[in-house]
Amino acid sequence: MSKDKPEVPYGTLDLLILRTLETMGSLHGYALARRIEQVSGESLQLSQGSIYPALIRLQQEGWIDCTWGVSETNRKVKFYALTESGRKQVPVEIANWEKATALVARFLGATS
Amino acid sequence: MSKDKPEVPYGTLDLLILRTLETMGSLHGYALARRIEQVSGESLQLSQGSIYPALIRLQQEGWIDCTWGVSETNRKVKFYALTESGRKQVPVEIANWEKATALVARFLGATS
DNA sequence: CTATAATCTGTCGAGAGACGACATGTCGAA
DNA sequence: TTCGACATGTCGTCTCTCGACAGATTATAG
Repeated sequence: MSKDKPEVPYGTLDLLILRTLETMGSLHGYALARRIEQVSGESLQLSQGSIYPALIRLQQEGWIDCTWGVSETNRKVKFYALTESGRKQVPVEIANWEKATALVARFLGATS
Repeated sequence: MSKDKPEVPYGTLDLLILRTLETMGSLHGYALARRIEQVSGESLQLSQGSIYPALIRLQQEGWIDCTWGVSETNRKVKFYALTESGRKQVPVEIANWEKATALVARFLGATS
């Protein structure tokens, strides 16, 4: 009655955010969401209810920080960017994800 | 203080079980868990707290059913096997998973 | 001037999947 | 008779994601 599959594969949102910030340098939450949707060709949809908690999470991990600024549309926004620690973490997170998916892929292929 | 990352990538357990039953034909829960661990080279560990709820879930979906039997070690066990519906579902689930991971992979590769 | 839409940041409760710990029991071997 | 492996299952907790809502601000259309 009330739960679809996640629009974003479970557990990958942090990775998507980190990778986007690595590429774009600095973005505010709303633009980050739009950017992820755009780059994925609208295949990955994400709600505010996901993006802001994720940003808080990443900030608590110390991988991103934010500063107040003004958006291109003249609104007061929080610009998020990778910290030193976060920049180091990106390849680690990518490696973890690839390792996990490769494991499953190998499993599915095995015994075939 | 009390939660590690899942040993099995989130959302893949159903798939691992279905695929294993497809290959093995029929197994009881305990053997299924051991089999998954073994085929993955002990990389995928899974506890009873995961396997049995998953089996109930799959049964409710109508993809597997079970019959009582006696194990090779002479215990009363429930042998699980794919239903017709479940047999059809395996390639669907695999396709869904591959689609999702390909999407993320493409995203990570984009803008590089 | 005022209404409305778009932008932007958050919070809340609910649902799903996985986990460790525990409860319960059986069987074979020491 | 005790112990360890086998086997099924439940419970409470955690994390991640979601939709819905709340609350602002700004530009634009009427």
